[in-house]
Amino acid sequence: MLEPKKTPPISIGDIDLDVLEDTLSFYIRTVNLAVSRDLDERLEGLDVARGTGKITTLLMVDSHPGIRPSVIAQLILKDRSAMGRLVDQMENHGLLTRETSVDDNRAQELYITEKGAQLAVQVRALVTQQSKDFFAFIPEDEQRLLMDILRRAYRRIAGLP
Amino acid sequence: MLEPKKTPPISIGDIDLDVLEDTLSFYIRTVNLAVSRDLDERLEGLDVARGTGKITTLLMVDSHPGIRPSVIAQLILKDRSAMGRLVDQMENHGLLTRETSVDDNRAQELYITEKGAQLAVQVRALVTQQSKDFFAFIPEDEQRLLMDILRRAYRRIAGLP
DNA sequence: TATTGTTATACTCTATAACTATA
DNA sequence: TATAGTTATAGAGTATAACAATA
Repeated sequence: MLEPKKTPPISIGDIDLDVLEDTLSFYIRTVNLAVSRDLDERLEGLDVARGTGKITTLLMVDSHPGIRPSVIAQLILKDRSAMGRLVDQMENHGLLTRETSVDDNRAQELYITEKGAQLAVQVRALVTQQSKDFFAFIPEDEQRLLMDILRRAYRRIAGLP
Repeated sequence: MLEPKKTPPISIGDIDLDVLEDTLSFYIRTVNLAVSRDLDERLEGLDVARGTGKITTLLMVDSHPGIRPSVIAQLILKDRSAMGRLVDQMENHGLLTRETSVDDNRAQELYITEKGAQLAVQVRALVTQQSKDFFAFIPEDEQRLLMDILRRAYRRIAGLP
């Protein structure tokens, strides 16, 4: 050693990500972490912050009156138990109401409240802007590409036509 | 109504995703949910299952002996507090050891154990295969495209050169 | 005064299984 | 017997703030 060590043994510039460098799921997971955090910041205080599914549930109930919990569950990739707790929570917050279906007494139909409808308007704008801002550093054409691929992936995973 | 209603008010085929249809962050978040769940299944029982950061920590400590917690924290987008608990956990599982740096007594250096090194070999193979399998339905050229874009996004978010 | 790491806490999500009611 | 939804619970991750030691 001719010189005293002044820097950490490994600095951030020297890092090689090992196999993760070429692992798509690694990038999906880390980018998700960052974009979800950013989204939560923007939604702070708004009843739909945190976790996945609240936003989708709100918008789906707003734009598809009478939609069933099990249908939303499929869209947000959750089971009925998780969906139930989500609906409880949103009902408690006065965002939606549930009614038993007259066609099938096992099933429920969800309807938006006035408060929920107002929040939906707000959330629609917020969510759109957040995604736009967060990914602004990616050129538009690449964003479109990314979205096209991920949309197909999502639809396949969720079992949509 | 000429016919009795036999189907739910809104069935999955009739769903329109509202603004989420064109929201990149929505797709990142949902695809993340699915890919993370699938990964957890494959890692079941393995000390690195659940949450983000364990896999990266294991591989980084294995391939960069003496790496510091704060450097890994930056890579996995966590704060020092979360990182500390991660290192505690992995130390308790006998996967790595920590030593105080001789250069800076505030800092630590992490080293892999034999058990950790063996797990790293296993995890490298598993993680690579999982990502490959999960995204197999996306054509290779699109996968490459996707990865190139997300890699740049990640490096920018993590502050890598 | 800034940095590295620790501790404590409160909150939330996650997964699972067992349950009721209806079809 | 299968389906829609409920309930209970154990385990884990997340975010925050306050803290000690060192540079």
